[in-house]
Formats: sequence, structure tokens, C-alpha cells
Amino acid sequence: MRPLYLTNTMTRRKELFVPIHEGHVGMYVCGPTVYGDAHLGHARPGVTYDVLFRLLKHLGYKVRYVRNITDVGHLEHDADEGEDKIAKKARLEELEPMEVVQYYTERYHEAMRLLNVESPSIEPRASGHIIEQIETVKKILEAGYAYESNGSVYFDVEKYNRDFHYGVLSGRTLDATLEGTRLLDGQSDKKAPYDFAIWKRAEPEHIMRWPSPWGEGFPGWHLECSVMGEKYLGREFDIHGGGMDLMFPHHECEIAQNEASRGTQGVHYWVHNNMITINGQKMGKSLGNFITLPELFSGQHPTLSQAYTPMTVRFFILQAHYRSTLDFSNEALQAAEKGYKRLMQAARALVISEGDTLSGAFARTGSRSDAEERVSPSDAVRTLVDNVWEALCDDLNTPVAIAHLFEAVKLINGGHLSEPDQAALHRLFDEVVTGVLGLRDEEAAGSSGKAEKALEGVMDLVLEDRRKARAAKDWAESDRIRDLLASFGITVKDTKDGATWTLE
RNA sequence: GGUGCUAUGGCCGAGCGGUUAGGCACAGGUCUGCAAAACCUGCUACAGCGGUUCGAUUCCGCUUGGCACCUCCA
Repeated sequence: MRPLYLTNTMTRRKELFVPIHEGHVGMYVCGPTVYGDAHLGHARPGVTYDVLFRLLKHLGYKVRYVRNITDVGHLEHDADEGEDKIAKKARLEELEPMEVVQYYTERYHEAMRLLNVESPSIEPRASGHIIEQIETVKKILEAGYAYESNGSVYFDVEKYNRDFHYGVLSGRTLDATLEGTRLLDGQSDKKAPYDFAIWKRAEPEHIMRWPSPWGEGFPGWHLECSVMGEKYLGREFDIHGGGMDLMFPHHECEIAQNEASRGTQGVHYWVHNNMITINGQKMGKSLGNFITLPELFSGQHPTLSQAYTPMTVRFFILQAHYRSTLDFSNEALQAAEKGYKRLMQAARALVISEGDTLSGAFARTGSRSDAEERVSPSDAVRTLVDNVWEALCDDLNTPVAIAHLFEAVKLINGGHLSEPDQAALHRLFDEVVTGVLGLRDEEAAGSSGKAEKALEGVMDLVLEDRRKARAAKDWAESDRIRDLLASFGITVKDTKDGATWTLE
């Protein structure tokens, strides 16, 4: 198995990935809080960990990928005074909180589906694990790292910090944390400002509430990930992913809860993706500068000069390393769109020309591997293939992998590929472009439908007429047909082997 | 204020102690009835100032700028 390296936020180093159980990987990623449409920022972890998921599987691991849905407990502003995000949305829209959850969960799934993000193995919801969360609160209380106060239970950070280090992941000390913590106005139930709620008392008007030993309430936000991670992946598991902005306090609190309730940090590799920025600034709710995925796909947003397809967005994300910030702009998206199309066109050319030259060979020998045994690819292609995989296994360096793929594009477009080279590149594109990178050909995608079949037939007729006109050097008629088709959004290109067409 | 990250050619964006990243855009050429595509060629940058080194864009320090987290956030 090819070695995989990942940057572990805990050590700030690139480390060789060694799973706890040979051949198996447990991976947990923080999913969305479903109180609004997914925005471009959500696409980043979605795509990043999807690629990691696909890569791990390709390398031969059996992967259990857990990505949660936060549908309760995520407060706005401050843990003491904020309102639950979903409850607030429900109040504003006059809906049941679970109606809000249902609606945006489905919208999220649809956006992920369009981005060709595979479903995780398990997608647990916080509200479905209240009992488990109450149990964990009890354990933390028993261990002495939490205290009850006025119907809520708070994590005792100072006590914890005496035995462990609160801040290991984000690299800060408790003093530093205290310095930065805003002093709260008004009376607080907490002993210290950095203490965080693991169970919150529900105010009378709060709809989402569950009975507990401490009265009716709801779980604190950080708790769900500790609890569901343990439930589905065990006391310790391999990889925990999420956005860099979750490092503190969310993941820090998660570690503290794990340590307090089950005596281990629980996670072997912390992986964090960076933010997507817009004009150099983080895209976020509070700044009001975010673009939702439906807006992006439809072009319905003032800062968008056009619509961008889901695969353009996916390619855009893949062209930067996941640990770098990625700046959004129309120019950058347009460049990604063209690059993506070029890659796909080469992929199509590979399939078509291979069909001409290799299908016979495979048919005769019975299988691809037999054919490959007979003839080996050239050193250049072999190196290229190896470079692509090495880049992917080097901390998921998708931009470098894509750079190497464009070398392949040059070879493909240049023609004159030997059969084994062609086969090797075909396999590379299958495994990497459509496999690990998850880029599907949007133009070819619909060609199986009835309408598309019909259109193909009609286009054959039309282009045959045009071919006749061209043979007779009737350029006026030839151009008339081409212009007419263009007005329907069909682009005709003349090549040596005849005309091809694409539908916008 | 604290913590951390970063500064690359017209744009996006990799990377490295000495060798072309790549994409997009642009210019010229080949091909073509024209157009498009494709191919070829050109475009050689690493914030500033010091230091280490035979040699630094790559390491170290300082300066300046940007960003993130410290409050909900992917």
C-alpha cells in the first residue's frame, strides 16, 4: 500500500498515516448546522474530505466515514445569551424547528450531490443522540470536570487544565485564552468565562427541550461530536476533520470532553481545511459576504458575473491545497471552468480513441490486465502516473496532481500515443479524475436520456447536410447552419475527422 | 492585546537550498474556406532590508503588508 502523509494539526507536521487497525480507517468530520443554505465555504470541507474518503478507499482501506448534522444546541453569539440557531430560524419562519432541520438538510444533501460528494457512511444527528449525550455529561460530572449551575452543566476548564492541557490543539495556554475572552456583562451561571456548557437549561419559550437529571434542557454544541464520534468510531479513532475555524474552541472542547469522559483525546490525526475568502476576507454569516451554493449554480447573486456549474466549483476547490486559503473571484472561477473543460475534453478523447484502437485488443485477450501484461507503458507515462499518486498521497496535494494531469492532457491532445500508454492514461483518468478527484463529465452526463438520444439523431442529420454543403464548397450554407445552431446554444467545431458539436 | 498562518509573474495557485509547477489571460506561429479547437513558441516571478551559505524565491532575523482564531462560523 502506498504510504499516505497527512498534516496533523496536533503536531503541525506532515506525518505518515498509520491506522489504528490495519486496513481500516475511522474518520469523523464536522458537518453543517442546518439552519440555512450551504454556501461556498461548506463546499470546501465537503469536497476535501470526500477526496480523502475516496483516496483512502482507493488505497485499499475499509473506511467508515461519519459526518454529523447539527440540528440542536448550536447557539448564536455567546453560550450564555445566544439563541439556538435553529430555534431562531424556526421562530422567524413560524416553523417547527424540525421543519427547518428537514428542509435545510435536504438542501444540503442536494448541494453535496451536485458537487459529486459521496454520502458518508453514517450521518448522525445531534437530536438523535440526546440520551448518549446525557450519559456523557454524567460521566464528565462523575469525573469531576464539570459542575451543575442553575439547571445547566458547565465544563470546568480550570480544573481540567490542572490535569491536562486545555489548548493543546490550538497551541494556547489558559492564560492566553482568558486574556482574549470577552468579559460577559450581566450575571452568568458560569464560574469562569472560558467554561462552556455541556448541558443547557431550556428557557420556558425554548421549543427544543429534553428531560434530564438537571431539568429540561438541551445539549451543548461541542458535545455531539465527542459523543457521536465515540458511538460510531470507538473510544479512539484515526482521523478527525473540519474547518480551521472549528479548531478553537470546538475541537479543543471536544478533546477536553473526550479526555474527561473516556480518558483519551480520542483522535490520532486532526485534519483542518482552510477557509474560502472573498476579496481576501473570510466568507461568513457575520460578514454577510457569503454566496450560497444554489446561488452559485444559478448565477443569482450580485457579485456573480455568471453561473458556475458544480464541477467548476469542485475543480476550483481542488486547484488549491486544502490547507491554503482560497480566494473567490469571477476570474478565478472562469479560469477553473476552462481548465476543467480542457481536462474533460481530454478524458473524452482518451475514451473515444481508445475505443478505436484498444477495444479489439481487450476483446481478444479477455481482460484489461491481460492486455497490460503484454505491453507496458513508456517510462514517461509511468512516471507521470506515479507523480499523480505521489502528489495525492502527499497530504492530499490535489493542485500538483492536477498539474501532472495536464501533462497527460498534452500527451493525449498531441496524439501518437502507444496502446499501452493510452491504456495507462485511461486507467489514470478513471482512477484519479473520476475516481479520487470525483470530477464527472457534465457535458457527457446527460447523454443517456431520451431527449439527448433524440438530439444526437437530429444533429447527425443536420451535420450530414452541412457536410454535403461543405463538400460542395457552399460556405454560405455551411455557415448558415452553424450560426443557426449557435443561436440554439450548440457549438460546431470542424476537425480533420469531421464536425463535432457541444451543447451549452 | 494574545496565538498562529501568510506575502510568488496580468489573474488564480503549487513548490523547492542550485533544475520549466500547472491553469487562465496575453502575443506570435502551424493547421483551417472562415471560425473554434488543438499543437508549437514567447511571457522566468518570488514584499523590503540584513544574515547563514560556494549558492536562497526556498533557511534565520528584522521591517512592512495581509489573513485567521481568541464570539457563532466550514
